[in-house]
Amino acid sequence: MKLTSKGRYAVMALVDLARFDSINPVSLRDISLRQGISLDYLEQIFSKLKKNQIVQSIRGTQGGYVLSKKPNEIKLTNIFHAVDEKVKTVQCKKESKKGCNGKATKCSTHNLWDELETHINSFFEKKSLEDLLKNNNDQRI
Amino acid sequence: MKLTSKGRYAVMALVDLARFDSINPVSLRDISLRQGISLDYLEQIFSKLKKNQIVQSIRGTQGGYVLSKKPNEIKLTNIFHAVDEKVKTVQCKKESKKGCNGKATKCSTHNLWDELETHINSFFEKKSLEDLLKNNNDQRI
DNA sequence: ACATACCTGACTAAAATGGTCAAGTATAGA
DNA sequence: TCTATACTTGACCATTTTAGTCAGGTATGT
Ligand code: FES
Ligand code: FES
Repeated sequence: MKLTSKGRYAVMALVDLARFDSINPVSLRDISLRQGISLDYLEQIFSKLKKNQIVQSIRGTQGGYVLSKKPNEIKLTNIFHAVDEKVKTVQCKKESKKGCNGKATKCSTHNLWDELETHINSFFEKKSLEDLLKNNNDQRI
Repeated sequence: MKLTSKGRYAVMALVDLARFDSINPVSLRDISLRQGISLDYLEQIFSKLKKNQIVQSIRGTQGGYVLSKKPNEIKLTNIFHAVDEKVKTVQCKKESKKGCNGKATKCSTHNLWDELETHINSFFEKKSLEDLLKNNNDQRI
């Protein structure tokens, strides 16, 4: 099980944004340089963040992005959902009655994976951007 | 983040094994049929489980595999470790002082992912094969 | 007008995944 | 002893996912 770069980058970029957007909108170019993330890739990510009302864009010179909400209102769940970084532990379709093997009942491990998914998601629901800012106050770049 | 089939299959197969091995060694062919997992793939998985002393093999006709330990002594951690289903959340090398971006310090999200990894692993350390058997006593196939 | 920076969609190299295939070896039972 | 069963090993491969790149746009402050 591993976390993909898309999810990691989204959070990294938003932490960066949260730290600097109180002064001016933050351009992706700046984030790209500070965080070492490809500019083109960031654009894809921010397009999704914008669609999900996590950031707002300001076009033109001196433009950039700003958070749409306060850092304590942005949970990791929201971010991950926005960029399609989903936690998937079961093989089967959850809604279906069928098991992952195509049989009529759920397999012997289905409940376990379902518990695991809940366990992981609870972590993402607890953590907000604000929590991350606290941890990094002293680590200004 | 998703769980791979290798990890899922390993657990499914071991639950099957735990349920039936008290009578006779269980052949991979049987597990393959009951669980709907490719026989060739199961062989790869069991080779690793054997190397890690989770199962024992008995060759020849009527042969098969048997658990090496009691179900309550086999944690998910052990199984996952055996088949290289590892939880990886950070991008960087943990031992290194360097960050994922190649910079001198760890990135602003490093601690978060590290916490997440601990959170997930704690789930695997808690759960044993025995826990799974309990849940499925009534679901004999 | 022009530089900046957002916006969009198509494309792609590389890695991981989830297997298959081939050729064995060991052993129980007829 | 022969043979069927079932473990053992290693190479190979198609597909999917990932992590981007590339090539064009469009909007706007100065
Ligand atoms: S994972 Fe849902 S039935 Fe197997
Ligand atoms: S994940 Fe470890 S430094 Fe970024």
